[in-house]
Formats: sequence, C-alpha cells, structure tokens
Amino acid sequence: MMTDELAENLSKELRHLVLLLRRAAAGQPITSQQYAVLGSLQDGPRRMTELAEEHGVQLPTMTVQINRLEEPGLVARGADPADARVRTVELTDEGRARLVAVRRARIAYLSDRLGALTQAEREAVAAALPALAKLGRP
Amino acid sequence: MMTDELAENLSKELRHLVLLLRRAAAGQPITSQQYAVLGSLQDGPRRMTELAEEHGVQLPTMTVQINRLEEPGLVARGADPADARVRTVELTDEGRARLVAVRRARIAYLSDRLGALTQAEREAVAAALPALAKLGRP
DNA sequence: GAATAATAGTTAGACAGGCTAAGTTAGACT
DNA sequence: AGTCTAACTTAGCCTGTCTAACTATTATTC
Repeated sequence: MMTDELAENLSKELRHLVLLLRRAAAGQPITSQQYAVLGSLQDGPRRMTELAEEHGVQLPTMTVQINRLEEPGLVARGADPADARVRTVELTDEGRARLVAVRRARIAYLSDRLGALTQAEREAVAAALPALAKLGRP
Repeated sequence: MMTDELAENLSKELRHLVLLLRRAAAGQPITSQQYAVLGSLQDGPRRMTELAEEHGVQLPTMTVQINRLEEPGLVARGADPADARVRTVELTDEGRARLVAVRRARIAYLSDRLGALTQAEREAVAAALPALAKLGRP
C-alpha cells in the first residue's frame, strides 16, 4: 500500500495537533467542546439529535453539554410546535457574544502560531485543509 | 494580518481532526492517550517528569496514566540508581506487543481513510505534515 | 381505535483524562 | 544539622464520553 507510510506519519502528527488544540483552548471561558457546540447554533435553532450527530457523540452526551451551556444562559431550549418530543436549542444573545469572543481569541492564538511558520509552511497547511476536512468525516 | 484567514480555516478544521482521531482510536484495547504514552517508551525507560512534559500534562496526570498501564502489566516502574526520588517507567513485553498491534490497527484505519482521498489530496496532506508538527509544539 | 412499535430526550451511573492542592521522600545547599 | 528544592503520589474536583434504563410522544398495525 502506497498510503501506509503517509498513514504512519499522519498518525504520529495527530498527537501534536491535539496539543495545539489544547493550547488554543487554554484559558478561555468555555471549553473546546462547548465552543464547537455554540458554533453549530450560530445559524439558528437545532434539535438535540442533529447536534449529537454533527459532533459525533451520543444523545445523552449532548444533553449534558447543553445542560451546561443552558445553566449559565448561553443557550436556551425551545420546543418544536410540530412534534412535542423534539427539543430545540438556540443561542441566547449572551451565547452569541461569547461565541464571537472565543472565536476571536482562538483565531488570534492560531494566527500567532502560524506566524512562527515560514510562508511555504503556511501555504502547505492551507493546501492541505480541504483534504484534512475530508479525512475527518466519513 | 495575512495569516488570520488561514487561522480561521484551520480553527474550523481542527474539530474534524479530533473526530478523525476518535474514530481511529475507537474499538481498540487501549485509549489514544495510553497509546501515545506507550509510544514514548519504545526506545527505553523514561522518567515520569519526562513523560509528563512530552505529553503536555502535569505530573499527577501522568501518575494516573502510568498506574492504569501498570495495573494490566503493560509497563513496569523501576528506580533510578543515581537518584532515589526518580521513578522510571518501561515497556513490558506485553506492553510492546500491545503497542505494535495498536499501531498496526491505527495505521490500517488511517490508510483506509487516506485511500478515499485523491492522489493530489494525499500529497497535500503529506506536504503539510512537517508544518503541522511545528505548529503543535511551541 | 386500542395495542404495540419506534422515536426524541433525559437521568443515572460508570470510566478516562485533565487540573490543583497537599503530602512524602530524597537530594542539595547553606 | 536544618532548610530548601525536586520528584512523585494521593485526594478531590471537573469535563467528556459511554451504556442502560426511564418518560413522553408519535407512528403503525390489526
């Protein structure tokens, strides 16, 4: 297999990316997961099932996540008028503000880190992003 | 800043990579972190402090990790003859076997996923790996 | 149309992974 | 000898994840 060597190298580097992610999230008022969930809500209300699927977790996990975002008022639960079993979730104004602030901080951090690369390295990262995105969602 | 747009896109894709990592680790006999720690031991014994630093965690976290690897006999603790405060950790034969098996499974999974990309996409990923590695360790 | 299935969520209990604070033991340094 | 520092471990807390079991609602089927 031609891809085996690449797979091996990719496997080694995934750990570094986890560390990068940890550092990018450090010191922020919400966790990386909470940020991701808020991001899913920015274009309007979603149902629990959708959110769970989108984030690759089971429903109970999403219930817990949403509980923890609801408690400080970052999201609000609603109901689907067409189906009383369904709970919808949407951003509050405060949640939206938080999302924007955290996004800004994250981008600033990554931008700073990217600044430590050479121009060629940045271009290589940019060129690989679509493929990495594709890898992540089977 | 020129890098801001790249940072924004990278930020978006990091989540997909987390999912990739989760899937690559799913169904294996040890967790992703445990695998990473075993990997650090393959070239010989290490001290706790080294391991913690290398994995970007605090010492107590590594203590717990090693406890969980020691209990099923995948690693063994030893002593440093020169300094009685230091604990060393090394792979057992079983730990080494486990490491090899999990590595093989991970690579097989990633190789399979990479097979779903085009040749050009694989090349883009390969070209970006060094830069991604550099990003992850500041 | 009542009984049964399936669907959407939640609750409860378990475990890994991470942290800080505090304790222990051993070396280093006046 | 006495104090300071270093290397670990222990304890307690939190997040993130899971499965199993429960509730409530909708869909199906006879």
